[in-house]
Amino acid sequence: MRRSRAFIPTTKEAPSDATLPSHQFLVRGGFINQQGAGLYNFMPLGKIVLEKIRAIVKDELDKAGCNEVQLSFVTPIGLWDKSGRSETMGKEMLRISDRHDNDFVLSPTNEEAMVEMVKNRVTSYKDLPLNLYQINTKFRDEARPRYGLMRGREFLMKDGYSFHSSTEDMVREFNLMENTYKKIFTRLGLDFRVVEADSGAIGGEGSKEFHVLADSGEDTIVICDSCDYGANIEAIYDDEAKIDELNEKSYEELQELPITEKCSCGGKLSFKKGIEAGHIFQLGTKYSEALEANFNDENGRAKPFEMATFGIGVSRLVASVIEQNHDESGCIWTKATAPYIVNIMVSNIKDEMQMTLGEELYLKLLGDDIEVMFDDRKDRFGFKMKDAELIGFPYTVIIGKELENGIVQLYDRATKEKTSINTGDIYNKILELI
RNA sequence: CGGGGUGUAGCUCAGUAUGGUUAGAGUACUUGGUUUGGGACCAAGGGGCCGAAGGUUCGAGUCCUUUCACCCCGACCA
Repeated sequence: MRRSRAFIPTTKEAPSDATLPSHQFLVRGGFINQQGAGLYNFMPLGKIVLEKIRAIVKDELDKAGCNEVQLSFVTPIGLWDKSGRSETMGKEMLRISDRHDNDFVLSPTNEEAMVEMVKNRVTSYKDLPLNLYQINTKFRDEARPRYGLMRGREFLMKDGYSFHSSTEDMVREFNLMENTYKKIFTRLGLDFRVVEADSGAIGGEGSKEFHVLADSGEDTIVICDSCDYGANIEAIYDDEAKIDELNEKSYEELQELPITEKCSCGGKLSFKKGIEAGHIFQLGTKYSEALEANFNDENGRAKPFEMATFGIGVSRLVASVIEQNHDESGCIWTKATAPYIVNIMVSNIKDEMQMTLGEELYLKLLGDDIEVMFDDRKDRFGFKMKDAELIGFPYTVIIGKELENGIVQLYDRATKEKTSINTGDIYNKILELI
């Protein structure tokens, strides 16, 4: 993409109400803009990042044998009456009426709809197990949306549901999904922990959360420094007051707190802040029983499906990447999430030599299907560098005043280091890095 | 849902207490010129029914009423 043709409205100043780095930089970098309370538009850069994360989630799930579907976003209220959630979820469900005065709900989650889809279509134990998922818009009418993409009302979430003929098989799938989620978070380049969770309102027994470690995280977790044990404090302490007290502490304050207990492996435990970006639950038969969704077992007896449910906050992950990877200048995207992996910056577009090389390199990389941005704008060096740092391209090739000596520079966004490279070697160097 | 706050140029904000020329600044934008390695400089210019509706007044960004939106603290929340 030529920067001169791209719609990337960057700004010097952040919205006054943005407190989180991800919120500030995603708005300043022209990734998103606010439409209303908890509602965001994704502009071109934001859309690219969102789609990249979605693609990685889909790829790993498909490899693990999950089936992608798409459920209608607008759902009849009757669906929610059957499970009782039209009462229990209360005002979080946004209700609307059509021209016939029929009531509908904008889906906040989809246990009911997915069970209805499977019910009476899968009728034998021979057709189990089955894992269905979708990556689709959700709407939860939060009392107080905040923190940009981190806690919006409308958001993109992957929600998956599995169906089994036995608890053992459901637990097997639960473990498979835990490993699949680990692959996804690792591919995204995130530092994360799988922690034991409180099972909350959705119900069920086993429950694990995937936390992206970040100082600004809303959740407090305990992790071990020598094994991979981790737990949300909500799952450890029964005492509400204790949980509230810990949650109110900042990251720095938490680091000061000693934990006297040792991990069962003997390792040292400490408090961290995390962003909940994934959650997996063992549901059991809660929804299949409520909705009378049964299959026939080996003896021809009707039994409710054993179920598990799996969620990943895709749009929340966009913000999480930045919460974990940023500095005072802006975003630092990981290789897997960067909207463009390399940015070619011509320092002075009036210099013919510089433009010729820039153009040549740009077209060559484009021909190789490499995600490349070509900053061909008529702006000065400093302006374009600040812009590149704010957006957070992992690498920027600076074609500037050193060109007369046959040298260009490779700028690494994460380290902010510039390396001089002969013009003849830059192409191969880029291929090597990405 | 309880408490508090804010709506003025694309963006960040002054101005409102005490009503009174043509409503301001910075930034962004347009044009011309200079400049070209860290968000340049000079000059000229465009852009606002001051959130909306109603009211008081000779006169309202400013006062009154209603309403909408957004934000903050709390409660709630995969």
